[in-house]
Amino acid sequence: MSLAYAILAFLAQEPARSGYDLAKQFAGSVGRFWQASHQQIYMELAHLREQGLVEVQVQPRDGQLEKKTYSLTPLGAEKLREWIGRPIEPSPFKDALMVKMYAGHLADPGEVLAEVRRHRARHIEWLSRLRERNRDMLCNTKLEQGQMFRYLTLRRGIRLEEEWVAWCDEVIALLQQP
Amino acid sequence: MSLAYAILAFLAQEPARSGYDLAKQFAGSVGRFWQASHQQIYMELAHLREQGLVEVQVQPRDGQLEKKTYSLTPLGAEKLREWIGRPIEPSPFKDALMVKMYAGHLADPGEVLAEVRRHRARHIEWLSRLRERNRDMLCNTKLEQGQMFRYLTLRRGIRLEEEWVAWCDEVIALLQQP
DNA sequence: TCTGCCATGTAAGTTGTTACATGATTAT
DNA sequence: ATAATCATGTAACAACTTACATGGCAGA
Repeated sequence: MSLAYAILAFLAQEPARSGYDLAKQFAGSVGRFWQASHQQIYMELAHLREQGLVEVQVQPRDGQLEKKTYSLTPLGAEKLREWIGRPIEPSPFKDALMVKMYAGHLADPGEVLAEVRRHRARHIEWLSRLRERNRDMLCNTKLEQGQMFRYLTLRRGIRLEEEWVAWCDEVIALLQQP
Repeated sequence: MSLAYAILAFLAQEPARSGYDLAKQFAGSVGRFWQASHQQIYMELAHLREQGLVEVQVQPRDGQLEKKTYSLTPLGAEKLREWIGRPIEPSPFKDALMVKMYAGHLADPGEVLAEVRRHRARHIEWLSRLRERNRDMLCNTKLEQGQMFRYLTLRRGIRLEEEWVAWCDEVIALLQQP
């Protein structure tokens, strides 16, 4: 259900995007908040089209497969606006590392510590990339209209990664002393 | 796949639990890190039993439906230990509020602000409950063996909710000034 | 008597993952 | 040559949700 709205949200921000473009966005920075494989995206685009929420422009390219770019229809924009206004509960999430932690005493302490260190490194990596984007966004222009909202999602990404690193540090500190 | 391990992790901590007990745990505090409906749990327990990872003790109760309690088998414990030691990537997650934020400029500003305030209230609520459990855990006993690891998952829950509240505050501050 | 909790499941439908399938263009 | 990127899909399978189904016991 929500994948549909995620696609509509992307198309609202930047129209005339192909399934391939969307798949890249879902795999990139935005992918920290919503993921979808290209297979899912192509299916969903076909479905959205049937419902009249997006329209497609087929661009033939000589020799190659034709490229299809999608844009919001007025109906699609309306449905999206309606969804944004509708209250929802905070999204549940699943974290396998926490399940592992819950039964961490069963495993080798060194292995658990190593796994937490690995995760910490990964989050540090993501954090530095997000901070870069944060700098870019603040330097280039004054935040207007739509940019402001995308800036706020970026802020959340940064906070989340900072939180992860802080937790990993706490775990490492506690597990290292016997 | 991971639901299986989540169930094994619960049974490792406290054996002889019924599907109903597990469903309650998944719906309760632990549910912030992993969710499963009772339907899913009953199915998965049957599957785990076929594989010989859990064993069941059927307790007849006069008049009522019999109660089935499940415990880990040695094979189940081994599989769980092996899974915990196997490195994984940080779990992806999906956050519908972030998708809404991304296209927030399309909606009524008042509605967006109200939604963020609602979410903030929810997270404050969860946070206070988690902090209570934190106090209980620290006061009652010195943390030993398995408790330590469950304490660390609780710490993560608290940090996450704090992060949520801080982000909501930032959003509210930024959206209130024109 | 009615609500809520205890207790267990089946079945249909939706969503998401993995595997399979193809083929041109561009950079190393 | 070989790999990576562009570009689009189908099909089988696994995971998850929603609806349906049943029935006792305890307390208001």
